[in-house]
Amino acid sequence: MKKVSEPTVGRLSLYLRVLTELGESGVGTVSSEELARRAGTTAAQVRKDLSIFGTFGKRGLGYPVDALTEELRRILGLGRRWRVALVGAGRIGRALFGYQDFRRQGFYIEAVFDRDEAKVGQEWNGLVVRSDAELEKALAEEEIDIVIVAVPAEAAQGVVDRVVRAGVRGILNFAPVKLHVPPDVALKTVNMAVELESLSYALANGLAVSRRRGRANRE
Amino acid sequence: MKKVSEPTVGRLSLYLRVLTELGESGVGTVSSEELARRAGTTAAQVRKDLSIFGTFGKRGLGYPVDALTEELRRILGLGRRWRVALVGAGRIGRALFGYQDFRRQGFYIEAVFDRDEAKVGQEWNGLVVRSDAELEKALAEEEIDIVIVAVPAEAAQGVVDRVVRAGVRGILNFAPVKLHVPPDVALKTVNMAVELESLSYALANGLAVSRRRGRANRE
DNA sequence: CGTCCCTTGTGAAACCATTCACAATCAACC
DNA sequence: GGTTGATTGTGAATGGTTTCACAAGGGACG
Repeated sequence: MKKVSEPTVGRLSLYLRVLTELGESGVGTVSSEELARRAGTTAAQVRKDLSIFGTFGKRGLGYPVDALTEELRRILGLGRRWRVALVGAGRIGRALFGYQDFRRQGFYIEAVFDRDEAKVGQEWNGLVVRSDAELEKALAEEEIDIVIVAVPAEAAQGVVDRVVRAGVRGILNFAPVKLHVPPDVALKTVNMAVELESLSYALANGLAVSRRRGRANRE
Repeated sequence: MKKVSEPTVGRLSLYLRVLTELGESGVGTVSSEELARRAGTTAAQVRKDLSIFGTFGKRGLGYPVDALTEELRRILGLGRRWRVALVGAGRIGRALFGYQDFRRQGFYIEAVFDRDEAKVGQEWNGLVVRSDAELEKALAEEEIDIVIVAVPAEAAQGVVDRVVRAGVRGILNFAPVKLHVPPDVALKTVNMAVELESLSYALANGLAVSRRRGRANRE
């Protein structure tokens, strides 16, 4: 299989969402054009992305919605239950815990940690907030696959180091810092400050940010 | 001035954060190398990024921390107060409202909207949740610069269309869909589902996602 | 004030993702 | 079963970002 770029993987998620909707409304087949329109990209891009993993379409017809949905779920590793732990029971942590829309895709929060003793012991929807001190032990016991880091910026790298040492290979970081992990650990960062400041830049500078192919500031 | 790419603007935010920290600990000068290390990129990248906006460093010495901090704040448009509105008072909306770490950079939430009449009228930290029906009028009255969209996926495009028609030029979207806006509107999307599914892909496929220059899955 | 060492700024090269363009293929219909 | 119209899959072209590599410049110190 060819190399798969990060942007491609991101788009697969978007395709999957669109396909799921289409499937629910009973559509049997989509063209790359329609799929692209709904996912916010181009038909050529859709075909390129999918062709990396195999040939799923029929020329002259398009892609079979249900089969492609299944295929993408398999490719993205969504066929299983992912065990997630949340480190940091502050505002962001609580919000993520409350949201949990991602349960539908198989991401289940199985443990919550905080270093504030006042929060430890609180019961969140049947789950007891655990002490930071138990982190390593509990990650192993609960067989956690993915850790969500929702601690203050200063504490984030420390948490990540411990979590990595405990064997976790997937990290989703909400702290507004660049974190360092070994090459065999997957790290994704959601940095709201960066997003807001990009908006600020765009607004302050007359939206002069260059986008690929002059598609200006669309997404 | 040359064209400024999206990734470059994002990195400026990161540089700014690092510089602020350095300034607070009394450091007077940084090399591109040190700045790069702390921001998670390369020295050459730092120099290229900064050189777009001018020459701020001294050869043989490095960059003056305080002066560069000010310069970046100016470039990013952080010298003023940005008036932000939050549309959607659900879990995510509430979390963002509670977080508000970004106040420090001048982003102030001045209004909250929801279409659920049960939420309308609630007082959030001195701010009354307003009805969705007032949206257009209130955006103009409050001179809102940036709207944060925190509504369900199905409702997001509708909200965006109204907000754009009301003259808002900056949108930060948390709904898990690709949104369409005219070229003169800046849109940034934070899609947690995509991030989680990218992690899932990486974990399920032995971290085989190609990153630029084989830097594998670091960030 | 000359030499040395360090670090910037930047043109050129390398690299990678996206877009183009078209041959190959399939269903449908007569 | 041939013809038509549509759409995929993909090699080549394009365009943009990152990295390289080095000349230019500046401070420090003798």
